Amino acid sequence: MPAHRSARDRLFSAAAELIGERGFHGTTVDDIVERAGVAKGTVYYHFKSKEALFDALLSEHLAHLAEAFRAAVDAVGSPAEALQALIRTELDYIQANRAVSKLFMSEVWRADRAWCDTLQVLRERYVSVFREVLDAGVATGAFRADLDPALAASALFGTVATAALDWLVFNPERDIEAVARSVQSLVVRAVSA
Amino acid sequence: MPAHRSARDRLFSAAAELIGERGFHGTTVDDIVERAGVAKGTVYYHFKSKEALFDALLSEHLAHLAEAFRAAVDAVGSPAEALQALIRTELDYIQANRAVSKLFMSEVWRADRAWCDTLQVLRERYVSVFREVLDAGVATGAFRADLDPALAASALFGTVATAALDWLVFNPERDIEAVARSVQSLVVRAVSA
Amino acid sequence: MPAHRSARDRLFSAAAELIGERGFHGTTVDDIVERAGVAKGTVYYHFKSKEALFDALLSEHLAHLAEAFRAAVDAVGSPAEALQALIRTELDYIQANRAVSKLFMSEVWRADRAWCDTLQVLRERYVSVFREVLDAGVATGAFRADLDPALAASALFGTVATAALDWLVFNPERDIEAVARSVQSLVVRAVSA
Amino acid sequence: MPAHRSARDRLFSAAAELIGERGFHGTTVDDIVERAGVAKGTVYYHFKSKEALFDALLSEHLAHLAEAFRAAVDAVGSPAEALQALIRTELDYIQANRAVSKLFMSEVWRADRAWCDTLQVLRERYVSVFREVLDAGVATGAFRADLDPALAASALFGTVATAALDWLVFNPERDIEAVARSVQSLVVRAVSA
DNA sequence: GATGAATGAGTCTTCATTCAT
DNA sequence: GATGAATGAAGACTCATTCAT
Repeated sequence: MPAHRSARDRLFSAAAELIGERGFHGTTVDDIVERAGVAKGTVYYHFKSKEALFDALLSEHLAHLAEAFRAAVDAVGSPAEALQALIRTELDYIQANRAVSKLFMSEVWRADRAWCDTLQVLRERYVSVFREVLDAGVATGAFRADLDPALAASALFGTVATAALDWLVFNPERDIEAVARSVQSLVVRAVSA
Repeated sequence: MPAHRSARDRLFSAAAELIGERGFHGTTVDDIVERAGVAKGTVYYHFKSKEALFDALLSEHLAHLAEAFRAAVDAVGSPAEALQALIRTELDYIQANRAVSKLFMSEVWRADRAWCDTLQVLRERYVSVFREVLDAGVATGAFRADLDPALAASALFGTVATAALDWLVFNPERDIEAVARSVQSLVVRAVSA
Repeated sequence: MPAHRSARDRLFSAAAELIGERGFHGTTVDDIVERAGVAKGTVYYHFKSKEALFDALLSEHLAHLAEAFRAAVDAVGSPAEALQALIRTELDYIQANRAVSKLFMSEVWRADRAWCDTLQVLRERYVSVFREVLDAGVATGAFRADLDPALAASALFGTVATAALDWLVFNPERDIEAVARSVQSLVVRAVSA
Repeated sequence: MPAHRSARDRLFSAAAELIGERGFHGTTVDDIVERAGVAKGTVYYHFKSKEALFDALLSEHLAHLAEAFRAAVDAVGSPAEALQALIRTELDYIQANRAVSKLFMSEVWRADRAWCDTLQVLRERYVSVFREVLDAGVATGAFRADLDPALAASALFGTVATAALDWLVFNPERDIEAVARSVQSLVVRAVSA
């Protein structure tokens, strides 16, 4: 972590690293400032609280995924291709940001956190990208007419996330290409007409 | 909670309720003993630590799911039917035990917990039931030959869990039958030849 | 402070001593537990917060003064004698509890404290004893008819408190008898017919 | 607060307002600079410390009262008239500056503050004006010979201050004329021959 | 079997102060 | 004259755990 970056950025990076390693409660403000190489008060100069720091972290990081999703979908033609691109994007993102991804999966079902709203907004955004692709596929006849797009969108998001985390935690030696192919074939078949 | 139940049982129930509402760190020993109506020392008379209590809770609860899975698979004939029975069983279980289920999903990717091993054993057990069914289906030709059974087993476990939690947290009014049908059609198609 | 007294009592005494020496903000929880010879957590076992401890202290201590006032007034005959007894009681009390008395005078005009209500109830109780005596004296003709009893009650309470604190802080060598006589002659003349 | 006033003046006013509302410890440097509309460092450009700012505030404000007292006493003839003028002056001052007045009453008995000396000098100055008037009255025979002027001076200062604060905090709707008359009649009778 | 008062290490948070610009 | 990002010592409070009864 280059010393010339602003204290706020250093705090952000340090928190992002630690959060995935140890979770929210397992990460102390002391841990964060030590890794960031700043003083403790600096956290509270830039953020209202430890929770606000994690909230900001979540917002920023996950906004990237939403953008990446959008870009992946917009770049391709057919619904099936869009779905495959979405899966590949999700895998790439989770591989590159496994810490935040684990955090996301750990927290998304909880209703008692300060960042609850941030999380739900984000979740909604991802799932709705899946949803759009599924709706489009149903409309063109590429996907089956009796599909339940709302349920399928969230279920398939879960399919990809679970496969990705499983891969990274238990079989990190596997090639991303192979994983992507397997997941794509599962998901595309699940929805195809 | 009848007062005549043993202190140990009352503690167990109280912990099970609270854990889903607030998570492990969000639940204090004081919370548990208050809801259980016993004194604080009693926790340490029956369990080595707060973590040991949660570990015992997890083991006990999730052992039920493993049994139910086994029973569901053994009761039916074809692989496709076995897969559908498995999904229905998972949905039933999560509906009946959403607190522990949320906990499971929140903790399963973490490597820093005391109950890490308990959790991995459990996860392994579920996924391997899925895996057996998939292997059997591939052997009989019911499922496609190019299936990646290890990855598919965990991915599809995730599909079901995600759909279930999503349903219970965001659309609790939906009928379990409808949810089951949607999930089953997704999963069965994903693997069928 | 005998070691055999309960932790709660020891905390009470220690807080009472320190509060007068250093005030609320000047007294830390560490100071209190050190003087009481108990562990830090013990404060929070017995009291909800540092403020709650001070609040309890104030209530208890000052309830004594109210009782003493009542007793002094009930014991004597004429309004003038009752007034003199009241003054003597107040002086005795302030001499014996100068710490809490200073605290009372420092806090009574503030509206932003947790114990605000406790304080106002107490203040009301003292002043009303003065008020009763004044009303009685006006009724018997011992005190002048154009007296403004509400204002006089609080003003004269202030007269006594100021004289007492001044005595204890700046002229502690003076004899209480002499101080009492001077204050009594001032107050009795102020109200007499 | 006009924006064109110097930063130092704006700081002074802001501190004066806040001090009465929240007390010394309850007022943070951040509060002050926010209300004053200046940057945090500016406080330390103009004052050595937060305490020095409050000390300066106290000195300046209370110097006004001393002057006003002096003027009131010098303007009139008889000791009784001087005493009445003094009381009226004190009431006027407290009404116009209740924040600083509360602060004064809250802090005057404390021995642990940085501005302790400032405060004692000020207190001494007020009380000595009262004292001079009382001494003069005794000398002319207007006030009783057995008066204890030192004690009476401080006690009666307290009488007026208590009555004033009581009025402003609990009965602000009362007319200053009526309050002044009541207090004056109390004090003058207390000392008259 | 069960209790609950007491513990103390560990955490988050506040805030007066500094200093390079 | 004035700024504001950064500091770090100090403080209140939490909570899993212990132990004498």
